[in-house]
Amino acid sequence: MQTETKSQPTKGIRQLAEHLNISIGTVSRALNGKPDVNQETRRRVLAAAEELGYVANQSGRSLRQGETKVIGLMIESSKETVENADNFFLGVTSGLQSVFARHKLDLIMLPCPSDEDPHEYLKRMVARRIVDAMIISDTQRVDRRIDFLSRAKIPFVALGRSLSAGNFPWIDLDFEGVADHAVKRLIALGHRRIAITAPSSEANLGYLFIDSYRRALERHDIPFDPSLVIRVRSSEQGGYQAAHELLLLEERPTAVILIYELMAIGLYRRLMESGVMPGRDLAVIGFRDAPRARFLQPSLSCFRISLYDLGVALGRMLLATMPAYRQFYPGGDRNIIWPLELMAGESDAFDVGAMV
Amino acid sequence: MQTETKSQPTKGIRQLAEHLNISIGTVSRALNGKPDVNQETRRRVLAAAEELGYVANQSGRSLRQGETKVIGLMIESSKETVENADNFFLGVTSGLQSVFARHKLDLIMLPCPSDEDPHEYLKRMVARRIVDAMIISDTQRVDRRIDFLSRAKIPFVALGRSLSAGNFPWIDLDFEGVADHAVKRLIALGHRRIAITAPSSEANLGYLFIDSYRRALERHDIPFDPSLVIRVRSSEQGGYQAAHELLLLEERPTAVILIYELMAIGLYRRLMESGVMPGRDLAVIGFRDAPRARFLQPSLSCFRISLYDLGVALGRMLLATMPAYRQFYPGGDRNIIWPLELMAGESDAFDVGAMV
DNA sequence: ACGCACTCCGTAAACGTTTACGACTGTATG
DNA sequence: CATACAGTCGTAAACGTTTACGGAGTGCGT
Repeated sequence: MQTETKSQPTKGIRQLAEHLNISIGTVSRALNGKPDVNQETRRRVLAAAEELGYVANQSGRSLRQGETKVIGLMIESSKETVENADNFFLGVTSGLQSVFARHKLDLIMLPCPSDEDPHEYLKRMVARRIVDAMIISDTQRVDRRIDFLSRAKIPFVALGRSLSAGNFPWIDLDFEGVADHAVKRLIALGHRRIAITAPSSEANLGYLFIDSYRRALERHDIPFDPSLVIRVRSSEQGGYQAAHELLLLEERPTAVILIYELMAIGLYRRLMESGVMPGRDLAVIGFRDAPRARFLQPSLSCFRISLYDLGVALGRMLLATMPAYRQFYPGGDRNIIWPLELMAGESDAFDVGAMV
Repeated sequence: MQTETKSQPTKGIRQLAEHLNISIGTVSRALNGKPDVNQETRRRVLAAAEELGYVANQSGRSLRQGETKVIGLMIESSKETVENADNFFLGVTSGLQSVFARHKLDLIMLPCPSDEDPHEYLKRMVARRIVDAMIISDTQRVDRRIDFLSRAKIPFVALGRSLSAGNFPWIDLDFEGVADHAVKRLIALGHRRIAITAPSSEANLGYLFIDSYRRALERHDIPFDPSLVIRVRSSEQGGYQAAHELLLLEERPTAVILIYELMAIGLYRRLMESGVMPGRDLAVIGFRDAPRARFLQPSLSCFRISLYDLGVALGRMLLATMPAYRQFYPGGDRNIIWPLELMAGESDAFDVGAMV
């Protein structure tokens, strides 16, 4: 005849009902805020649930309702992503969660193993019904995940454009604006030969970035020179290599635009090894800043982005596509070009006209 | 009279059974590799499942079996973590997944919102039965999560020691070894005043690091000077500030040990602003390297760690605590002190004895 | 002809929820 | 007094699996 132990979580709603001498139906209704339950009863149920530490089993609930109240953020743990090392996703995550929390939705991150096809991984995850909706990133030029999600009618939003599947919701960075701003700025400082780095992967981002760069140049009557597009990994190592290749060019450019700001570390290193001083002999502008850009020597001029705000926008756009939540987010755009703001530093703060 | 559309995923095992004209029990057994099913039948089932794109609904399965086949990796998306920006977790993730994949376990990352109590968050997640087991990190000095998981008998492993709950499985970095190695090395180069940076949070890591440092000093008959412990954030900004404080000390140290290698960026910057050259006027040794340390100027001497291997060890240790998988990982340690290897760079490559 | 072992498969219960439906009060309305 | 209605609550079905159990068929030895 031992007294009840309240240390472990309850066995389920049944036990809770039994403890209260009412039916499980009423308990469920009380917990879920359904209307037809007496105020006093509801109070008792909530109190007992709190006391016994009852939390609804998600499997049972999901099975019954056909939804999991979980949103998945798919990220690729590729070597490239790990090397970028800017905690990009963690930053976005906070913004996402601030939106989801209002609707009692949980966010989980789904890291696709590097040896698994992202498309297969995604299919597996949604088929298992672990999540109700998806946020995907690192969109490829043609991305089968987008076709799949569209056809399967899984709510989703992409961080990044793609050529796939007509009209899907996405947010992407304003490469056009960035390239235009950077080029215009450099030209005003007297530069004519402006190099750019781009990733060698199939990510759409690289294509868009280069296209924008090319158009920005042409708008200013500067011919596009393919040899000024340096294809390297987006890491410190890549930056080092990019500088190496820049130094080998017959007619050396006077400026370079980096697609990831961290590359500047390696780039600076290699330049200095050859006695070329960034911010004096070569202008450098970075992209997708993390605050660290301020602390490089010389400090990096760099396009900054608020990851939190980006996350909020992504979250809202996603919920707007889900019937159950659409009402809360009316009239938002289905596609957003996300603007970036230039934080001026010392790395391009000189007039090349004075040189030569 | 339209032909069947195979575009969307199947409605369930029932539909699949019906399509094959056999019972759902047999289908389930065939799919799960149970013994008592005819070879030919199994083949047909698997083929049909493939063709119709059937994947078992996880909710139904979890409900029946009481397990989810999902392991959770809890991470804190605190400002501090985002600032560290070393993609530490993504690195560990690959190692974990390589272990879990063998057992068809999936790994999800659970980012605890910064405005939610980690303990509450964890409770919510395991109560909802979203995961079978947990990997937690950023262990605090006293960490209620550990007591909770132990009492609730949820399999888990911690990345980081803690004073909480007697004997739980963990892996932690070899602070003792690192401090000893660094101090010994610096002393051999003639240093006597060696500073160190530590986080200001309640994370156990900071305490352990400082303790090890203190003991290493005392072992070499150097008195511990509290003013040489610089408490700053573990970011570039923190590095900048640390350098600032170092420069203000009446008797300036000749060496400094950084708890995060990224801090070196800000540190270098601040030093150079005052004409102090790292690697010549001040020795710098970093901790917990990312490869980027090699590309700083001067390159950072730094303790390196293989995140992948660490992930593998964590995964194995976790499975060893789970009854269903224990057999595959016999005789492993329940606690591991993870060694780090010093990658010598230029940042401490000078003999301070020659100075003064 | 019978029993037995073995292989294969169908039946149905169970997992923990939510929810449509109906039953039971008490009270207001005609 | 009959009826309607609102407020509560209990009952039972349903969600998609897995699995214990038993039955049907076959082959084989006696």
